[in-house]
Amino acid sequence: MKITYKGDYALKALLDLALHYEKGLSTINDVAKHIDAPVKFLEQVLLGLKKGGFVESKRGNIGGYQLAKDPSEITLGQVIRYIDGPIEPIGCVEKGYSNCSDLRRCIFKGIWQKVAFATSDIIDNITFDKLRQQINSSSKVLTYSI
Amino acid sequence: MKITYKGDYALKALLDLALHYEKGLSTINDVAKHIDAPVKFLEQVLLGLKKGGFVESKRGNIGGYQLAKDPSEITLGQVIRYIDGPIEPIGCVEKGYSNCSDLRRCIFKGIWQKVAFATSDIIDNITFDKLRQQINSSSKVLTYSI
DNA sequence: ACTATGTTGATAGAGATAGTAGACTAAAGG
DNA sequence: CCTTTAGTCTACTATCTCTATCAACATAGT
Repeated sequence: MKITYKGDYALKALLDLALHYEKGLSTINDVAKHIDAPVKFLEQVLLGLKKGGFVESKRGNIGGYQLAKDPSEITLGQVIRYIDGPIEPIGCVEKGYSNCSDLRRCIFKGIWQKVAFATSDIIDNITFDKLRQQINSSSKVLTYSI
Repeated sequence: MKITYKGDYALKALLDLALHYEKGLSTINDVAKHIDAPVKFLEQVLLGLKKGGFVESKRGNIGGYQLAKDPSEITLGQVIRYIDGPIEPIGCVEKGYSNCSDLRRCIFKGIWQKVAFATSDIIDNITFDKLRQQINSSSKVLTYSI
């Protein structure tokens, strides 16, 4: 798994929207400020997240973005896989990889699957609601940043 | 963590050398055949592995490569980190990453560290000797391929 | 010398990454 | 209507990484 800036921004943008979930729409500009991302780049990211069903938008004046589902229904794994692709460390675990002489017998394959499984076990069990709770329950002195 | 072809070839080449550990030197051409890698590319890979202290070489006629240490002393983690870099899924876990507004407080950092730790736990505990044993102890019908 | 082999440096094409730019569309308010 | 605000869409561009490939050279054995 490799998380790109795009994926990084996507996660941070979603967390920002999750923190404002009850307040309704947020503009790209506001999100960009909060997470310190280039506005025009974030546009594309949010467009992608919309296409993936993670957020919904409203155009025009008083427009903006908001989560399309409850924060408890979105996991990190879903987002990462959608934005940055499969979490496997190497393509041979999936289909269509031609570098293995024999996929069924490659001794490394099982190891990469194990790594992928361990990673999934972490990121598929963290929702944006959990992250929000973690932030809200932290002390006022040591606040979390996105 | 992302494993490139270079890393993939490196691991397979080392396993091939581990399987021939007692027999001494193997030529690049032989290794390339065994693991189905482009010879000229494998050259660079083996050169890198030599620089990293994983293999040693002998030039000239009857030359070749062999492991520089016992297979039990080389882990997958060592090789992957050396060839393909840090196993963290994103740079922010390491130093010098400037995308976080505040590294100490970023809520995602701990998650990536957890992923990195889980991955390390797997690849740092697999030596090439273990892989060799696994291959040798497998049945003749279902042999492993590199 | 000849041959087989490792060493080194350069180069190049393909693709991904991280943006940037500009024109367009939609909604709200006056 | 008209203006303002804000999302949508398409294209473009630099930079980097990956995956090789090539040529020239160095070394060791016969």
